[in-house]
Amino acid sequence: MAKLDYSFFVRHSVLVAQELIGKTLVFNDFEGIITETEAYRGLDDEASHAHKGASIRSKIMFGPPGVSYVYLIYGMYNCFNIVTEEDGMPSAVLIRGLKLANKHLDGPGKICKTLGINRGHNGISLIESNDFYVRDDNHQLAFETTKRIGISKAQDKLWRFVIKKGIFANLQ
DNA sequence: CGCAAGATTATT
DNA sequence: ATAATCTTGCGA
Repeated sequence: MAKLDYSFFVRHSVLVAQELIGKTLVFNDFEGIITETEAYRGLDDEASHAHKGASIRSKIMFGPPGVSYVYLIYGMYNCFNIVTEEDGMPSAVLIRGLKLANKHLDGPGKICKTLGINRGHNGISLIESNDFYVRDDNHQLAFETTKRIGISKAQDKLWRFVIKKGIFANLQ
């Protein structure tokens, strides 16, 4: 099936976040359907790591789209994002939910822990890689729109997208 | 250089 | 509700 390329990730971060719902994430031997995402965008998004400008950690968000952004949060969990939009526009989509064949991973830390994604996987181009990428299997999944989780700022932005309950009811 | 807060999670 | 745990960014 179609592997997502530059033209997919270069678009508006919120649109990419919405369209990633139902796509298939491939990481080495793991494969799962993305069930939850959050968009982070621009210098004026107070909840984004890029809000205070480029830093050692956030500079990856300022780079070209389709690249992985992995960081450590709360000293013990990794979060996996995919950079979006043109080179120079700080933006990314956080992958928060993944449906594997046997279980549903709900939460960014759980995904990284289960798949084995860590900061060593920061800066990899999912467009170039053959064992770390996103594929379109033509799944159309209905999703809901909500506030982003775990942040205190920019509560007005409804940039979290989750599949509607019941779609994977047999496993939830 | 010290310190508080953070895109979380498992446990009480 | 709260502890676990460490990197980051801010103020002194």
